[in-house]
Amino acid sequence: MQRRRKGEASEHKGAAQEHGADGATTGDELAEVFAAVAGYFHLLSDPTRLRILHSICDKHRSVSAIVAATGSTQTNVSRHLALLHQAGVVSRRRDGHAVFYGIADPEFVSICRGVCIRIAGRIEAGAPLKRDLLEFAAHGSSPG
Amino acid sequence: MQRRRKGEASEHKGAAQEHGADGATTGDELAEVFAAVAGYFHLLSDPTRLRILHSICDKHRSVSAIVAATGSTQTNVSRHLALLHQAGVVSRRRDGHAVFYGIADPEFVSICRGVCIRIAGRIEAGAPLKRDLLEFAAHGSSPG
DNA sequence: GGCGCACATGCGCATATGCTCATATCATCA
DNA sequence: TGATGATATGAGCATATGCGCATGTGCGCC
Repeated sequence: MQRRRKGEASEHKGAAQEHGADGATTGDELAEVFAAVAGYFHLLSDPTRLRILHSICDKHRSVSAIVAATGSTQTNVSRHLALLHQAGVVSRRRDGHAVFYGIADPEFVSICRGVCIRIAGRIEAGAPLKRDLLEFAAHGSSPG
Repeated sequence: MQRRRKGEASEHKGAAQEHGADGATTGDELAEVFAAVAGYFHLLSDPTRLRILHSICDKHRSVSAIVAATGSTQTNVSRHLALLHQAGVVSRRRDGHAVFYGIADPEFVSICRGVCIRIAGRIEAGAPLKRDLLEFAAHGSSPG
């Protein structure tokens, strides 16, 4: 993660955590806000990351459990989890061999919930689909 | 827009408009939903687009007005507006020389509102910043 | 200490994406 | 019809990003 995720993680940390730049009171603050908001949404703009969040939104899971639940590779899952953790969205706790991740920022789940409900409302194609969406939307968050 | 925005616009259209795939009742529907949700968030994951939406969230504006309000280039603004329009987020109306854009999908504004409020709550650095955010969040939408 | 399991990370690849320059297109007017 | 104003689009560039292969790292057990 030394090469190219570092700068990105830094931005995303700003998106989802308290911003520490308390010397900036110029007109560029709005730019800063848009960057922060954009970074926030960016974390949610990837299907794999949404899957991952979906798999841990109601309970903490180990990486291998998330891998099984998402159908993605261990490598890819680990990457995304690192990004989400850097951004403060997920919590991380090692337990022996296993590392467990859970939701740290419940705002993420609630935002996803809102969007999924809306998209479900628009997708009339399949009742099973809507059911899955509502299930997704109905899950509570588990603070880490 | 023939070369490379077409495929992307297609996905984003799916994100923000009614999905017409009514033959798909397989287990891949969840993948479809995540893709749609991700596309939805993706539209909001760019600062320039957020600026643009900010500039039209309380009234329709011409492209040049948006260009002036956002400080971005006409080219870039036009591009982003095309994307947002393709996705059904903004409305478009030509009036003589000028083309006016406004919010077509108020869900976008309300989602932005929620996120900005949350981010504002976390940014303790500057009172002017928070004020701008609340102003942004407080704007009503103007359906196109 | 070696081994195995679970997870993280270096590196590379293919594609996506934001942006700009130049120019095309649309609408209006004399 | 040509000129002008406003906007859209072709093409190219630099950078970002998702992913996988290979391997490094952490932990527990014998």
